[in-house]
Amino acid sequence: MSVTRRMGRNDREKSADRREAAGSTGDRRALRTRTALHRALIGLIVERDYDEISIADITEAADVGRSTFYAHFTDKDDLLRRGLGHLRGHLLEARDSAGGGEGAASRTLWFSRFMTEHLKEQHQLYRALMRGRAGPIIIDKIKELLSELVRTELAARENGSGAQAAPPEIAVRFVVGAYMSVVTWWLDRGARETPEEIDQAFRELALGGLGTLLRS
Amino acid sequence: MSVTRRMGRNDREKSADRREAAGSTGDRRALRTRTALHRALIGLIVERDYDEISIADITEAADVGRSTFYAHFTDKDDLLRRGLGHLRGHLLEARDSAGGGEGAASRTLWFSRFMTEHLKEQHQLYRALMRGRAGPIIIDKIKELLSELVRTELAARENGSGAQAAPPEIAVRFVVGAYMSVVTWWLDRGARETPEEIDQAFRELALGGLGTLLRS
Amino acid sequence: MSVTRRMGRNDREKSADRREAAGSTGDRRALRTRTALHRALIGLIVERDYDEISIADITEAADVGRSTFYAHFTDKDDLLRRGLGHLRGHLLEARDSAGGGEGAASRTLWFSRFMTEHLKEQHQLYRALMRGRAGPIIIDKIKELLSELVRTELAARENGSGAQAAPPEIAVRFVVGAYMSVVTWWLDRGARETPEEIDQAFRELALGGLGTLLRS
Amino acid sequence: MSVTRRMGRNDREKSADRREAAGSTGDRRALRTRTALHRALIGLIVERDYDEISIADITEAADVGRSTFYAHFTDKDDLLRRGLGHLRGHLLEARDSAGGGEGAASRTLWFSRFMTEHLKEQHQLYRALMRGRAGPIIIDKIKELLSELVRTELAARENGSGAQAAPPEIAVRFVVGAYMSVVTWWLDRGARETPEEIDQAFRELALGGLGTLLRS
DNA sequence: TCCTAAGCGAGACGGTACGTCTTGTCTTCCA
DNA sequence: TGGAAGACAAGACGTACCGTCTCGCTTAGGA
Repeated sequence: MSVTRRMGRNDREKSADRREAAGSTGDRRALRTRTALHRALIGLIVERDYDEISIADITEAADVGRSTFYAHFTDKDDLLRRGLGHLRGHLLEARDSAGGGEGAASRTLWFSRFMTEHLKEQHQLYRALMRGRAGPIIIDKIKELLSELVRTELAARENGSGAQAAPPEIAVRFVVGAYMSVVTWWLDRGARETPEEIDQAFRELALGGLGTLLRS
Repeated sequence: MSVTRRMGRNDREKSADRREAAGSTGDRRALRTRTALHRALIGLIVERDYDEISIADITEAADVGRSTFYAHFTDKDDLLRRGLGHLRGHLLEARDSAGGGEGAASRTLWFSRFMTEHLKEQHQLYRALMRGRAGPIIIDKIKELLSELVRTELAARENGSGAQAAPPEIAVRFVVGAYMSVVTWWLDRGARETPEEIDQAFRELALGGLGTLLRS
Repeated sequence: MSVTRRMGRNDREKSADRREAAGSTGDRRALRTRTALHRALIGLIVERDYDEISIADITEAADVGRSTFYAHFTDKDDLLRRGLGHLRGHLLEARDSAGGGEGAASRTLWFSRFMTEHLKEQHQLYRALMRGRAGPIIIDKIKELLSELVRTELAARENGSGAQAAPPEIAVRFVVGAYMSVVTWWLDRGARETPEEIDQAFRELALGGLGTLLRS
Repeated sequence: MSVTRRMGRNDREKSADRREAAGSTGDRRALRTRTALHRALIGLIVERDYDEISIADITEAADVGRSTFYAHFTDKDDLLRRGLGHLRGHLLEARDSAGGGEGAASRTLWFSRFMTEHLKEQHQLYRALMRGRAGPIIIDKIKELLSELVRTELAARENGSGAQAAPPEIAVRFVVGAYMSVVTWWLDRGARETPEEIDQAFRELALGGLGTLLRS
């Protein structure tokens, strides 16, 4: 339909390559520019909805020429997603700094504890990020990261008890989906409960199921 | 300079009213037009991504003037969401027609069974709908419908067994989030498993938790 | 509902400024674009009525994006009027190149001669320009230019002969209105008379009045 | 270009005929409707510019259905022009009621006197009418009416004095153009002078020419 | 030290979608 | 049967944004 929008697959690849190359060589200046753009974006997302933000808004906030934007990123989504690369670092850091007392990291579904606390600390930020059209992108990213943790954990803990009804990936999906559903609800309502309450409720349901809640 | 007069706040309100009124009164012609637009939209969503579809595309597919679109809907999202009103009907119908054998509807988390089967039957359609930017809107709608069912069921089955750790809404969020997470994964991969397998795995995890899967 | 944000009064001012500034600074490219648009417009006016010409028609003919149009002009009228800036140049040039023989420019109402000849030469063009809704705009512009000439001339020639019944501006208006009325009639009928005939008839009436034509 | 706008000549004729027929049969109701529309239009013209008035505005002001408009007139211009039919009546009436003292109607260019007075009386109305895009239409109509008077008068008064430089139509055009030019200027500035002053200045220039104003 | 290449700001431009407005037609329903 | 009501197709309008491009400026890093 749109001529502008729809580059052939190949053309897009090529320019992505160029951009990627620029990304890896990484002059000091280029790096500064990219960082400024990332910062500008999250700054703006906090105060208004993701898709009410134009690229011009971002470049203006970053004090950068609009054409410069296109020298580094293909897209607003591209900018967002690449900025999310740091997320993994933040999360692992949160995990490590959250020195759990007794047994800590050995607890099942350990991620729930430090993640919930992390979300609480930054809840203004995360609430903004998850609002609007940016939400799905960010939630997907977080899901991806958590899935990795859960997958590893489940693989490690798997008991050899024989007949395993479901493929493990279902359990991973189940757990992560349930967790995100609970915490987005929690954040949306203003994070009224403490992280501990959320963590505990989640873990109870995840480990013990609904069974105990129900009659007969 | 410009002859065009922008509408004041009040005028704008009024025409929104008219739109709404038109929506409810529903002349024969108007209804036909709206239906054509809904159909056109889902037709297009199947074949290409939601936000690569312009309003002109929709009206052209529906064989309707572009301005007519704006006489009925404010937005592409509006069109989508209002079209989703029918969803509830479809789902309830699916529930009722899925006459379960023994005890059927009395089974816990009964929704999982007929919903999964319904998704399987229409999986081409649902996969398309959940892809792209339309996904969140549709998933939210489905979550909303399922939450209603689950909330009712949990309220009915709640055992009086005393200390209830979490507010019931958490359990609702948990279950529905877990379910949608599992089935979107399933559909995305092409719905390789049978609905029964998915249903069983989900119900097992939901009712019994991960506990049994794990060592110690 | 609508994401689009209408500009406030101030922003609007600013972009008008930018337009104006662009108009005066005149990059090479911008100038080329503007010229192309002017040319396209008069090209189209010749072949069809002014207000059956859409802006899209103009930009297409000028091989220019429609939005580019709005970067330079606010309006179709704006384009036309600003294009008419050149008119003054053309007219003065016509005046100078029309080297009148004896005494030439010292003749009273000298403008009538070279103007009429100029109209005759370009009569196809002027006839088209004066037709339809563009007419008044163009005629007003020409009147303005001629008024200037006449005003100067009358001021210079004014005899001090005492009691002057009418403000001189009435005389200016009278002369210019009469002239334009005569020549538009002449052009509309296909410019059948020679410019000399028209010039002479006009000058006779203007200088001597109807008196001599009439009985008693 | 536009399919809607550009009916073939024949189609337009046909529907004009139908409309015309309706016009001549002239039911009582139909006549009332037409009158209401005329009134509504001039009412609106007084308060805002002709082409900022939409047909919907007119029909609303006339308390008439929009489709009814098209049953009587093809166009906004059509409505205006046909409403101007009354103008002739008004003018002749103004002429007759202006019983001039001595010699009255036998004075040369008699129209100037009563017309100028008439304009003065209704100058708010005429100023509004002549503003904007409606101006040319109305001015043309008035010119047409005045031309008729002048043409008759000149034919009657023509002295047989032989060599007549210009075709009489030029004189008609000259006089009427000059007159309208003077009075539009006068009205535009707020009709500051008395009608007598304007009349006298005009008649002096028209009958005696500029000659006497100028040196040598 | 120069100078040459890259990063960059500025902004013109083509393209396209948007949401609004108006026009003229047509159909239905009412008095 | 004439008119009111209003749905509709068509399409222009002015705005916003996008992605591309070209032009110079500046600012290193290498000759």
